[in-house]
Amino acid sequence: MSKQMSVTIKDVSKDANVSIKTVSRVINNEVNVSEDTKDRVLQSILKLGFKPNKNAQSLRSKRSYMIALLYDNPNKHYLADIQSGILQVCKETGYNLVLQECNYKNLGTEIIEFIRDFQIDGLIVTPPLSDMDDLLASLDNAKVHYSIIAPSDKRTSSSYVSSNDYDATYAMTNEIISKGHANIGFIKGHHKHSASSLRYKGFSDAVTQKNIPINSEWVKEGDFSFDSGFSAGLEILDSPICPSVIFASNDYMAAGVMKAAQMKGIKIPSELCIIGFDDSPIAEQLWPSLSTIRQPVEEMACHAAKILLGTVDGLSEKTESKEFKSELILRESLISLSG
Amino acid sequence: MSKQMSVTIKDVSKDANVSIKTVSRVINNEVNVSEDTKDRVLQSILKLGFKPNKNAQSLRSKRSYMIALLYDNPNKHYLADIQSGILQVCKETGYNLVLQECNYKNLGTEIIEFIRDFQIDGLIVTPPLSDMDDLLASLDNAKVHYSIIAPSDKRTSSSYVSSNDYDATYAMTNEIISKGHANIGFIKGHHKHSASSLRYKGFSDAVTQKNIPINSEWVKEGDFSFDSGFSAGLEILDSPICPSVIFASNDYMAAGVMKAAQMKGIKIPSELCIIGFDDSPIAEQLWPSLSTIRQPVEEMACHAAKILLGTVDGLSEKTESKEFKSELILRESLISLSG
DNA sequence: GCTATTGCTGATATCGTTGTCAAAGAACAT
DNA sequence: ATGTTCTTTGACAACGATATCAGCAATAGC
Repeated sequence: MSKQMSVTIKDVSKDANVSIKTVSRVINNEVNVSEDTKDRVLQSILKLGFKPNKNAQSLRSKRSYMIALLYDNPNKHYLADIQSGILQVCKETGYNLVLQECNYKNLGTEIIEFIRDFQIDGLIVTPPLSDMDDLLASLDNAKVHYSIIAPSDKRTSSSYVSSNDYDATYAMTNEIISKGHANIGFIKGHHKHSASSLRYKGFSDAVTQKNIPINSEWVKEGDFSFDSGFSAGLEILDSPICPSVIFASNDYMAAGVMKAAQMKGIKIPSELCIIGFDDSPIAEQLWPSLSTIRQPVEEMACHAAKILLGTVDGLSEKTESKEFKSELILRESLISLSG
Repeated sequence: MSKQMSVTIKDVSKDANVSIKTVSRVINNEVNVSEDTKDRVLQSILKLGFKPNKNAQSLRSKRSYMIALLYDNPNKHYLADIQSGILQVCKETGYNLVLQECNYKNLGTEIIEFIRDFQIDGLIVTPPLSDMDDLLASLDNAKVHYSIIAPSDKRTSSSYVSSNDYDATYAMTNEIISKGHANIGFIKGHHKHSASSLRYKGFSDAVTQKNIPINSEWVKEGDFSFDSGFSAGLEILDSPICPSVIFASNDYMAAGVMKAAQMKGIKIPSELCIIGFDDSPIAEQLWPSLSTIRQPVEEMACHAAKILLGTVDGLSEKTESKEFKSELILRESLISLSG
């Protein structure tokens, strides 16, 4: 109440009877400070409630203590999970998260400019940007720190977190087959997402290995949106022979298929089983509820943030790239083929 | 390529042959700069591609050029819309958005600390935080700038944006009645959201004015979640007599009701009509699709950001508090009562 | 004609940190 | 005893902007 001014490094230095530089050393955990003085300084810091001024630190040290999230993804649940994962780490480490939405226009130089203007310490790149090689190249070129979520090829240059999309669709496909289904449709995701091809490959490898032919009329490409799933679903269900299962590359498209089927009076799951991917909230909210695959998105984002801060801030311990495992979620929309 | 160093105010002052203070005056649009010198400085700024260093500005001027979004709302679509609305304004004005998730723990002093630590210039407060009087009081007390989205009472102290929840439910209820329905159930939202009581009041006033009695067995309280809608739906549909319409206070709860009905084999909309609120993506994705009410959330957030920046940054023109109008969206889930 | 007022400009201090460099003392080798 | 290295410390400049205040014309007031 009395003093509105915040306490500065100078106040601490007076209280602890050392120079401001020594206080700075303690704050930054530098070596070559004797235990004795260090304790004294820490006590003064605690006593006075000192907190370093971020702006002064940034100005002098050229670090902003801010990282940015780069995204271009219409899936809001996915983004929200990513955000909360990163925010957890930020909270622990005193960093701040800034949002940066991308579109086809501001991909190259604008991002670099943004980073320079705000002296952003690092980036977390999310799909589908994680696969844009020219973007990553220009980031490398500008020596920007970044970590990637779910890149297609696990590049050695920068760190990443990924999930086992291939294994997951492979396993789910086997699950479908084990329930007696042999007529299986598949809706791919947008080709600019590397996940799309991985997921399709998991599916196609699984059926091929069981000698189940792929009917090309039952394979469509969507763009991960509900609408694209809906139209793909209509097309497939217009085929002379319908599959008994449609496996969509995400839950929104699966929901689209479900709506298409329901509009045509096709009963789910008795006449058509539907599988999704992502375990979005909608998967549980539909009736019948969707069988799907859950990725630990929040955890992945958390890990990506740790990786990034490990490289940005030389002090924190380095965190390694990692592949996360997905989990099959079996719900009402998949049943054994009767008869 | 050659010079990695960024251009500073000093470089500009040399180029324009004026003092650094004059450059600063031009940057900050201060008065008492002759048109002549102003032009010269602006030209140099353009020519050199000068951009003020945010950290230096912040350090000296005690402003961070960052605003924070305060939220505690599980509805991710809502949040995402809010975010993109704010981000639009931020992009134009050079501000940055920082996320701050709240929970019951960090409501009081922690927020104030956060603002002080990072010298956040202002806050945008979203529901249900917008109705926590003690939070707002402590913000006032700490003289923090903020603008509120959808507060219950349109307080004069700080600026706000709101929507006409009451009018919207009132209008929708009349729409329902005009279709011949007289047995109408209602699912309220969480009581800590002021929108809940407004929406219920719009409904109850409308039916009362048409002399339609409210059956208390058909009125339940949920918490805006799918699950709460689902259980409320089950309860209502277990009544000896079922209503012909259930009006839920948001789309997630409406989706819950729909699932409950479908599980009981009740046909929608022929046996039961369902109405939601918010026009979430799910409203269109369900089958049958939900009749609902659309608020211009993104626009509202945009406006809230403008209000905030108008007060934070004395320069921008002041933007006034505003009430936004909602729109009825009529889809498959509401039909005229047959017979 | 002389003083006040106003408009425009610049020199320099300042914000709160970190970086540079040198100095003082301890430890060790010769 | 002397030189060399290593540890610990502090004085002071620097980061890149804004704030203060003073100076100098030009205009206004008497």
